[in-house]
Amino acid sequence: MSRWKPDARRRLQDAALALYAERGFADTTAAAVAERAGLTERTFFRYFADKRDVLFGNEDQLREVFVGAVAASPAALTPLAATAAGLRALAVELQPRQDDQLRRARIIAAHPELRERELAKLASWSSALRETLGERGVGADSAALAGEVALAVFRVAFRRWTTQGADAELDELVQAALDELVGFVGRPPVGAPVEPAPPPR
Amino acid sequence: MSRWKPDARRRLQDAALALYAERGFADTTAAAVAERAGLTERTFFRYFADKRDVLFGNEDQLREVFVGAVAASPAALTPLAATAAGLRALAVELQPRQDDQLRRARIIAAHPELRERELAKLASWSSALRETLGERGVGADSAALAGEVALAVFRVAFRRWTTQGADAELDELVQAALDELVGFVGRPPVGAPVEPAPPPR
DNA sequence: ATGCTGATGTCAGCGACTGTCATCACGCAC
DNA sequence: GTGCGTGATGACAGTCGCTGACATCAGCAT
Repeated sequence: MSRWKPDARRRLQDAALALYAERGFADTTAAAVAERAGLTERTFFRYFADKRDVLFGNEDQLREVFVGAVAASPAALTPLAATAAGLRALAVELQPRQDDQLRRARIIAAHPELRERELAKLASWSSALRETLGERGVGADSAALAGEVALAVFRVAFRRWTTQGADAELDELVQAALDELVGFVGRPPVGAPVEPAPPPR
Repeated sequence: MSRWKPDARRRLQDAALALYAERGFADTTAAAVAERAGLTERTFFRYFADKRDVLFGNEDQLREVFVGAVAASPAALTPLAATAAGLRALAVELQPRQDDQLRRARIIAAHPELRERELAKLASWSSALRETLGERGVGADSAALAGEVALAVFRVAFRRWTTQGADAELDELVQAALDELVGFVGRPPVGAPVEPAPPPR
């Protein structure tokens, strides 16, 4: 029998998820989370850099899934196609944990500080993609743009996934958003008005 | 002669910019900023919600420039073209203040907490664009995508503007990023490998 | 046994932020 | 001009996020 109960980190994450959902993020003290996990506040901050971080524990792992899939995709793919492969891998990884993701998403959506942190997470993925594409030989400019656009697409798909009551797979939503992007951007020269004015709506 | 020196808000912003640049953000206390501005810490927090906010004071004004230009653009424009018009308006607004923007950008880039706040600012612009496009009759899906993509483009252009020693106008950089986006996205069907494999690099 | 290690607890302290009340020049009413 | 509200500010106390320093102590290696 070991001296401490195992899984301290996990216990803290569970406690935080529960308490943030019950009382809200701002009304939950770090000490309260630690207490529910059977630990002290000091230990909470040994595992997580701040109160928000406890909801973003798997960030690094997911980033690796993402850039790993990009790096592993055939070299013949265009930057956009390689990026798409990465996003699909991410979607496949996330799909089985939809319930957890939904709970997290609800809490995050309800609290500006957490939304901010979520944006930071995505930005770090964007940077990682930029680097990975760079190593593939994609020019710096394209890589930077790809990084930003990829996450723009992912944000849209993820929001639909967690928002709609419906049951589409994240996978499909990512592909749909990518297709929309192509349709959205691909046609007329930017800045030029469109003659027949494709009817808005 | 009035009881207090005027422009308290501006004085706080100037003091913060100076101190954050001198000592770094984390090593500057709110009390120190207030003191340099000839005020107390309590007054600092009456003007700004938090320590970071003091660097983001004109956020709302710029958002209005952006969405205002989108709303005012000809109804015949595609969503992307209307968005581009908004971004160019933003660029024109920012161009004359390049020096200030550069100082701000340097400080923000050096501090993760501030970068996070910057992302939140851009996200709020993105939401505003989504709403504005919605009012123009653009479908919800396209509007959401446009919001994200627009800011992806802007981020890229803005980063180049504040990073490079060179002297391109933000205006032009925005247009260049938009053109790149079209080139980047516009060609082959997403997900399909490219046969002749356009040589990377 | 002895000593090291690593996860945890304890304690003290700083700084961000807030609620509350006091102050007091200014302008307006009369 | 006297009195009165008003609004920007100061003063003060308190909570909470977060950190550094040191103590504790089961288990493991030697």
